[in-house]
Amino acid sequence: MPVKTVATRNSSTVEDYLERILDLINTKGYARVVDIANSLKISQASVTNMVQRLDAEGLLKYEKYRGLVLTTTGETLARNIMHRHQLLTDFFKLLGIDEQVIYHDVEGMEHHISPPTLRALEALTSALARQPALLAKLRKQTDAH
Amino acid sequence: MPVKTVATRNSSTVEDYLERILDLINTKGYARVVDIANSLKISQASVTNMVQRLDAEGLLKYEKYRGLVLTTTGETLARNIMHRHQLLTDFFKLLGIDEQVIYHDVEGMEHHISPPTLRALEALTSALARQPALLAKLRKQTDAH
DNA sequence: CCGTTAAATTAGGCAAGGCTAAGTTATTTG
DNA sequence: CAAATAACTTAGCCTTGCCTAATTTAACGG
Repeated sequence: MPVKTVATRNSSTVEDYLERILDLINTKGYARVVDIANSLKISQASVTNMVQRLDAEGLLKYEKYRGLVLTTTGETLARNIMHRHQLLTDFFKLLGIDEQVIYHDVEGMEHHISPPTLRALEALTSALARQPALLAKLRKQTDAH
Repeated sequence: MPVKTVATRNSSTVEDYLERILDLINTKGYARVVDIANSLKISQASVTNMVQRLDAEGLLKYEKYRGLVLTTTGETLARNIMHRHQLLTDFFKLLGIDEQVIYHDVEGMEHHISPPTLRALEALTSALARQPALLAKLRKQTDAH
């Protein structure tokens, strides 16, 4: 069983790293320091630092100059944040918001949404998907400047 | 006309301060350093620092040991963030989410929602308010754990 | 009007997370 | 396989925003 070595604070920053790492792994099969850096648009040095910290916190296993793999704990957290991201994205897409705007807003909001709120939005999204007439009216209203 | 002296970055922190300051002014007629500190649950020293910075950025006028007033720019920003806060709160209330949870989530999310998204949620909120049957179904679904 | 207390400010420090520059390790390629 | 390049790490620094402790100013009660 995984042992919680360090008090994990789950900062937004940590969530961002985990999310990108899991996404890279899903997409290309691995996540190198340079990939993470490019993806987050920060320096490689910053990534090295954080990756070492995430290792110390037990969220991933890291071997210097070699590579990393997420631990069970880390992967669970990563999946969790990706799920929040996806759900918010789906919801806003339904409302007809521009993709760029969605990406920006979701990137900020995803760290601040708790499970009950997430569940409510989940239910709302699937209910709305069954109400095309209502959605059409909404979009017309919103698009008008 | 107001002159933008300093590149205003509008960090979440700045928005939090402005929001609380405007709320205090609306509620008790003024916002002292000690009030702001209590309201944000941070030290008076931190507030003094930030208030001096907000003065330098032209968001409020501050006289040492005396008091402060929001500038037009500052008040506009404050009203803007309060509006986002209120709108998100109304929306989540409609979904039947617990007040405590709403407060927590909104406090985090309000800094990351752009005007188009805000408008869409505004439209959705008022449309949903006209759909009590749909809302009832949603709440039932969400409350079931 | 003076002493006490409350409010505000200053000084100095700390943690998170970013950066650049310089050095080290891995990998690629002629 | 050796040199060049790419990837990575380390060291040292910066900014934001918070803190405590000490000091200064304002306000209030006798």
